[in-house]
Amino acid sequence: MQQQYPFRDIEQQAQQQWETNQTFAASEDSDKPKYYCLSMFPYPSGKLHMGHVRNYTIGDVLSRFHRMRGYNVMQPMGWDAFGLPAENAAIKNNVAPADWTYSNIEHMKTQLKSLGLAVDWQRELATCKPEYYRWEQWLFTELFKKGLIYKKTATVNWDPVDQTVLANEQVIDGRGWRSGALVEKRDIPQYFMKITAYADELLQELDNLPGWPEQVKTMQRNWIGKSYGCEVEFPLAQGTGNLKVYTTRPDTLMGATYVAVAAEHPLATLAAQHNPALQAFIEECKRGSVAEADVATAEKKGMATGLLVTHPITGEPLPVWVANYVLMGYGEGAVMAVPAHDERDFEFATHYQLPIKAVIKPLDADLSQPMTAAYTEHGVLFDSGEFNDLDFDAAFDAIANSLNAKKLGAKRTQYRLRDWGISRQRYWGCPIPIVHCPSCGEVPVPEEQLPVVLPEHVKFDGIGSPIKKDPAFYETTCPTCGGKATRETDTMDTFVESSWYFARYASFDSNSAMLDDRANYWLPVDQYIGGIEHAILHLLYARFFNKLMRDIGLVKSGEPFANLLTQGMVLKDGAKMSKSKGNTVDPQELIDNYGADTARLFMMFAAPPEQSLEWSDTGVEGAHRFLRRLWKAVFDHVEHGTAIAYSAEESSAELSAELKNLRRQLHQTIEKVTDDYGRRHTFNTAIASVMELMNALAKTEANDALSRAVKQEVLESAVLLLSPIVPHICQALWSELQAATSILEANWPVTDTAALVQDEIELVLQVNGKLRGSMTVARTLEKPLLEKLAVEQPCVQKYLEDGVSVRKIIVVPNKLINVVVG
RNA sequence: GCCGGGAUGGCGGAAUUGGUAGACGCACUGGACUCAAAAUCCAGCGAGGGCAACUUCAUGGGGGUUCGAUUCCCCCUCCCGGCACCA
Repeated sequence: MQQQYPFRDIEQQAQQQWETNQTFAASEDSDKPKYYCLSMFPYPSGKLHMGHVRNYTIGDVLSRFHRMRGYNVMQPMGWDAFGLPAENAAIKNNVAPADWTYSNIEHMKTQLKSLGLAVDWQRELATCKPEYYRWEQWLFTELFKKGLIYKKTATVNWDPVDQTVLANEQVIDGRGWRSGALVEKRDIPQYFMKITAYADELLQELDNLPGWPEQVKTMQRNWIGKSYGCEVEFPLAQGTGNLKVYTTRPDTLMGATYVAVAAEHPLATLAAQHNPALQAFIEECKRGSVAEADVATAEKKGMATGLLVTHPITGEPLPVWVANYVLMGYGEGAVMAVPAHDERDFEFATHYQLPIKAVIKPLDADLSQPMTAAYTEHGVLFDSGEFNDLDFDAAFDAIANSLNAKKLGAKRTQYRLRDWGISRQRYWGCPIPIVHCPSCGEVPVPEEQLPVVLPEHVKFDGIGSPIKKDPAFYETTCPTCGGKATRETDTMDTFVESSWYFARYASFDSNSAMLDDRANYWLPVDQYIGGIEHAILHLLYARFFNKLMRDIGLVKSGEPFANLLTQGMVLKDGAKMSKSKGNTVDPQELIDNYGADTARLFMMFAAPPEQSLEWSDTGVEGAHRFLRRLWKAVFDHVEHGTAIAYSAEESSAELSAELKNLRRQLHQTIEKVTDDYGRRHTFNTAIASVMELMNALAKTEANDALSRAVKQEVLESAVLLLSPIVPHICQALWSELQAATSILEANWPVTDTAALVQDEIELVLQVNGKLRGSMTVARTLEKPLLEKLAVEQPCVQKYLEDGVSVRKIIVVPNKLINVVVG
């Protein structure tokens, strides 16, 4: 008899079997309903961390559960393989980014396999491989031709020492993170994707995603930031032309006392030409920190330009100021300032002694001057001429109409969302498939010349990108005219690769098209699982790409992910596990010492998936202990030979009360666990209820034939219920319980509803809402009898002495009786 | 500042639709087994009072609704996440 739990052997054996038999290979040829379960693919950083283990275990549990529930499941895996860390590692270790990446993939793949994931490894992809990114390049050229990708000059952070562009997070206190050099701003031409063309749809369709966490949808709504307002033009007093501003408060227009423009605004530049003091101020603003948190708290500063504009309705002259609180990147880079009704304008006007003119008042009060703070609520207009007494909505319309008539403004919807700049002046990324021809301009690389392959065997010294210095890469001929031309040497943002990989898994081996019909079979993803840190960018870009692919005719669905589960962080000592904090625990050690099943069980038991999970060494021990007990329970049972599991239909024997109770608990557990996996995703409570069942089983000592049949039923069910979480041990135990069959073919246990029925039930007794006792009664007892019986109980009678009488009796069926006395 | 989410024993957490607060696990304590230890098994385990039956208090703090509130409403404190001079 084997009483030890040999986790190493059984895990290796099971994994071997799954691999040999291609157990989890997904096929489109099935009459079962499909279930596409996807966990966010990893960046091949080197080795697995606990966050990966948690993420992929959740996905695996849901995949295996649905497989047993009769779904045709696909769970793929791949590698988000382009990106900056490969370049950093290349410099540090003197290896090519490609070699570093591929060896990391090899190692991490072994680690993932040792977790026992039910993954279809045939579909594995790595985004840095030409057979993947050629389709990204193809899509780029299609979108370029449609005008959904365009070129525009934009500012980047330039490290003059490393001769490289830095991402915002690589700029620390205005200096390059590695060189320490003062970072410069450089304006260079870059490619942008017109995500703003889809802003409205991306916003609207959030309402059709009931399977997404409200938090994520709110974050995306705020990010898109739709606002309703008006554009207003202020004619320049000198010369010709208008200064255009955007406002969400056109009702306050009559209270505008100046206009303010951003330091980068053309009007500021113009005014500074003959004004050295203003020029100096503008330079100061531009130098100021770009970190948004600093901007928000910075003191409001400004300087008059000396220019005047005229108010579009009153014709009054208003001064134009340059102000550091106006952002060039939002709206028009200019605002009409209404100090009386905007906090920022109020602060600014007070500081520079600009006039404050109130025009909005609360319905029931007047605003007394001088004001001590801006009144920013909606209200009724006064001192506004023809618009007096109008409320917000009426004034909005009336003023917009008035501006319209003068051709000096109109209603406009504004988004915070900006077009997505995808150019990266980096080496380890997907080359942008454009050829620059002196005579034909920007020419997209034709399909037959794709992919534009990124050279992998490069010397990488960290001073600029190797392909920018490699004539063999950038020297080419124009696809249109055949003349000498140069390739674009920028690569794409790595968010581009992760924006469509979910679709490619369906058509993983197609070399004639980006996607084929299989994508429409599998999409949308039924369950997507990943970290909350991707709530905005990745998930928004993926939704955007799905719509692009739909509009190009590649997919039919409008949204990529029907259901989204955002898993919490893995913490140790209350802080997120991270290398920088030095509080990481290596999953490999955990797997080596306790096995994958213990790792998976601990992860699923310690907290529900959306909450953060506190690491605990003793918790791991506890998980392992439970598996040993489970192992022993099965072997103790089969030691006396296996039994045929009890079946109510086939057995006519009358069960003892004890066995009836055990069976009732079993079938309650099946109900609960099924709901916990399928609807609630609370794997911790599912595990807890199976533990309770096992505790109850251990207390059942009888070992006659009938008892053994019921025990067999309990053990078989428990093994099935746990198998999505701890698949290896369950597979081994199943073959002990049923040598002739495989758990891989077994169906999910079915509740015997008859077993749930209780002849006698325990009712809780309360007096005035306080627990005073309980009584056991026949389930079928009528309410009047129940009430009578309840009042007769000694624990209730006790409170009826001294002339206290029953006022009311509340009966909650099958639960409790509350006797209200007084 | 604004928008979310949260606060339950020594710890992680449970209580799903307003109905027995603390399931399950960890830690701890006592016992059994052992020469001993580990492992395992059994028992106990929110706080106060009581020999006990039992009883009072208790889900961040204060109020409210209700026969009954961890759950709903109002106010406050603290923690976490996101956004943030967005006109």
